[in-house]
Amino acid sequence: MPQAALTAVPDLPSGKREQTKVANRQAILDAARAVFGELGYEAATVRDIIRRTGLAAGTFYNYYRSKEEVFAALADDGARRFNPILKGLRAQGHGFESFVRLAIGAYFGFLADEHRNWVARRPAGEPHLHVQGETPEMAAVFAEVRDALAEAVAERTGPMADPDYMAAACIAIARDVGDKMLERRPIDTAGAAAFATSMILTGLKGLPKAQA
Amino acid sequence: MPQAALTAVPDLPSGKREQTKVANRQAILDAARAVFGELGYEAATVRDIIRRTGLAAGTFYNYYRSKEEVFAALADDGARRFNPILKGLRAQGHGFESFVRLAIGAYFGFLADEHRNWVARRPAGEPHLHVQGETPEMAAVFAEVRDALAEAVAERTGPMADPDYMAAACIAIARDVGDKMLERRPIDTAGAAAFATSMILTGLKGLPKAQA
Amino acid sequence: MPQAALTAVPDLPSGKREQTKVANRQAILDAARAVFGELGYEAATVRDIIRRTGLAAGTFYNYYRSKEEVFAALADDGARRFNPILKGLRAQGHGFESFVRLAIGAYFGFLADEHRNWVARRPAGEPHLHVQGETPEMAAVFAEVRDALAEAVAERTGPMADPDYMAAACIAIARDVGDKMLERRPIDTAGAAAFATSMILTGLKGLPKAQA
Amino acid sequence: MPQAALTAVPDLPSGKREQTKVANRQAILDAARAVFGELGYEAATVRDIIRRTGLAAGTFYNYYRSKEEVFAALADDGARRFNPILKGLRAQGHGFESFVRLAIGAYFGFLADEHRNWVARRPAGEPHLHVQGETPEMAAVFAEVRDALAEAVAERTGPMADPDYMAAACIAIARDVGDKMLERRPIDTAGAAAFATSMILTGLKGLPKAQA
DNA sequence: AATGAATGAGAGTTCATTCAT
DNA sequence: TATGAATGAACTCTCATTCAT
Repeated sequence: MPQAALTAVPDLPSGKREQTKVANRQAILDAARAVFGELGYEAATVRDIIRRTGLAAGTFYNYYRSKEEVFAALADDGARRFNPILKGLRAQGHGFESFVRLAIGAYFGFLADEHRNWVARRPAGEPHLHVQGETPEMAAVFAEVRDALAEAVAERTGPMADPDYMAAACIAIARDVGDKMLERRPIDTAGAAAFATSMILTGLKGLPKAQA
Repeated sequence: MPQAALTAVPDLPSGKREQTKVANRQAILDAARAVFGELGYEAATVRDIIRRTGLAAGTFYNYYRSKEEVFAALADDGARRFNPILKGLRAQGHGFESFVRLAIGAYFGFLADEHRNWVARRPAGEPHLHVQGETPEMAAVFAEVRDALAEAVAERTGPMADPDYMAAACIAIARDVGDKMLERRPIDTAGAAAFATSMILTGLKGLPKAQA
Repeated sequence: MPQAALTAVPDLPSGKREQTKVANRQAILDAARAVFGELGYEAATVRDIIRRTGLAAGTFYNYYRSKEEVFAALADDGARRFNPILKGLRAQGHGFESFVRLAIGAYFGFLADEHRNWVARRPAGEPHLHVQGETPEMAAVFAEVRDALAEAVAERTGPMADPDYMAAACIAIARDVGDKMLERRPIDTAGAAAFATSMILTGLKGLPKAQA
Repeated sequence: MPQAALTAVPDLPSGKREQTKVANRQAILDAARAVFGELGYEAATVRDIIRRTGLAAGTFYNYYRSKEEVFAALADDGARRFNPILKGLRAQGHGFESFVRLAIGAYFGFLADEHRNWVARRPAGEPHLHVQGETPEMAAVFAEVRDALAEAVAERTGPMADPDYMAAACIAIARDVGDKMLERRPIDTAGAAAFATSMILTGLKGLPKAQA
């Protein structure tokens, strides 16, 4: 899968001042990604983030109003980069199975890639908190998956159980198997993807057709 | 299922002082459960917890050394109450399917029960972090499920794919479908359990037989 | 010098209850001596002291009203054990020089002795606070020395300068040379005593005769 | 002696911010001097210090990392202002006696001057702990005195006893006689200096010549 | 827009002391 | 009298945020 497509490429405004603004905004986002990855959301401080950018403390607040907002922006950023892929896959219209297979592959690739920048050094001894996507755009990923499932239902290419539950289950499998995958060396995206895809597709097929 | 069996019943020492100690320890645990539920682990403070008990600030530290420790105790508490149930179900030996069905039922019942104390008022606008059980006893739940799956594999009553992935997937489904279940009114444990059970059992059956 | 004479031997009351009381009081005092020696007055806590006695926290307050009071009692104890020696030396009436010589010898011996129990492990990195005798009984030691000097003045066996200054200077020399002595290995009480005695006696002799 | 020379005059940076920084740093130092003087090192809290400056609590930590550090800075400050004087006196090369005489005079003047800011109101009933200069720069004062004595020994203008003991004794006399001096009204620096100088010079002369 | 020192609320924690047992 | 858990004031220190420059 083309990794380039996963990279956010904001439109570059022409004015020099604007370039700096965009660059700073991106620098803060990148620093936040790294810092959240290293320290976790809780332990991370705005100072940690801003220190990494070389900017001054106050400058942070020219771009984001709070730690919370930069976190949301980060989640947005991830989702914004991943959602088009999902949409593209659906648009290809090769059917539901193909969609799941490709989506899982894309996600696990995305995960393994992010992982190299992110989950480096996690302070042991603290309860590990899994950042779950209850941010606006993460919810959008969820919605996208749910819509794909609903559509499949409508087209009779898929089962007819509760789409919310189905989406939740699919995402859950992808996420947690993905996590397990990242714990192993070497990271075997193909094997994990095969497992998750099979589990999802077969699991969905077996669902009762009437749940509404 | 008898909900009473899920309730921790510590032996009550006879002395009045000892009674108070046990009561206080439990009160802190209960308050912590409520506060973590309302604010999330990270936003919760030791003061929030102790304030809810009516005890003095310093008293917290007579029982737990830190927020982290009370969190671990809480996870232990939950897992300690749930793990015997899992073990009991396995011991009944009615086969893997039966085990999964009953376990899911037990878990969702447990969840709906806990929920009444827990997930009340969540301040919107903060990123919600899902507290994932990487605490010792939560890991024990995971291990128990994995062992059940491994055993099933050995007995050829189950599939032969990677037990870690299988356990992860089963737990993921149970957890996230459980979460969705809690978001709806009325809370329909039976429906959610049916969905999750089917998804898990069918999903597992479809897994490739060669992974060992 | 007879070390036994330096040991406080409180009169033992006959009743058993009283014996326990006296024993506890002494135990607390001993523990306090050790703890102040190890941690310094500031860092030492009442809990540190009471823990070392095996008694309960509340029991401390049956004997002393505060950390401060036990400190004062400790200083009293030291001074009470040392003061009779000073008095005895004066009473022997062998003259001022002899008094100084013997007193310094007694003090340095006392110091070297105490040192073995006391000044063990001092947490480096903290400013070292020299506990100076502004406690009632430490002031009594000062007074005793000053009186000895004043008497010597009256008897024309000594100089006639300001007795307060003279006492301050004598005590200062004894204390600080004593401290330096304790920093060396092996601890050479004889050498240090010879130095301090000479410095004091010669120094006093050179003082102007008229200061009042 | 020109008291002005004892006053620290840091270079004033031109920017307004820098001026404020320097002023704040000095204000904290001054407040710390006063608070340590009033309450003693151990009883003093960072809050006491910062409250006196009118600055916010957190601001303290922009300048010093702890109470300990501000204490060290204070000791440094005092020693840094006094050490050049000692060095200057030695450089004048008027011999050992002259050095002692002038040094004592300088010290007692310094003391009386500092005293006006320092030792105001001491809450009675607490054990008074004399802050002894085991900070780096206070050790430098000690070293300076010891070197002066050692040099005097080398030049045969002084006695040949143990220089460490000699330095300890000289400093002890100066310090404690100085303390006594401050307790009297009016403060008689000349009288105290005469006493201490005599005591030191005569005392040293009488020391045994063979100790090296 | 960028800076970075100042702010001050509030976190975790300690500990001398009290008091019911 | 001994106990030891409860108390709560006070402490050190952090850090998101503000604001004068």
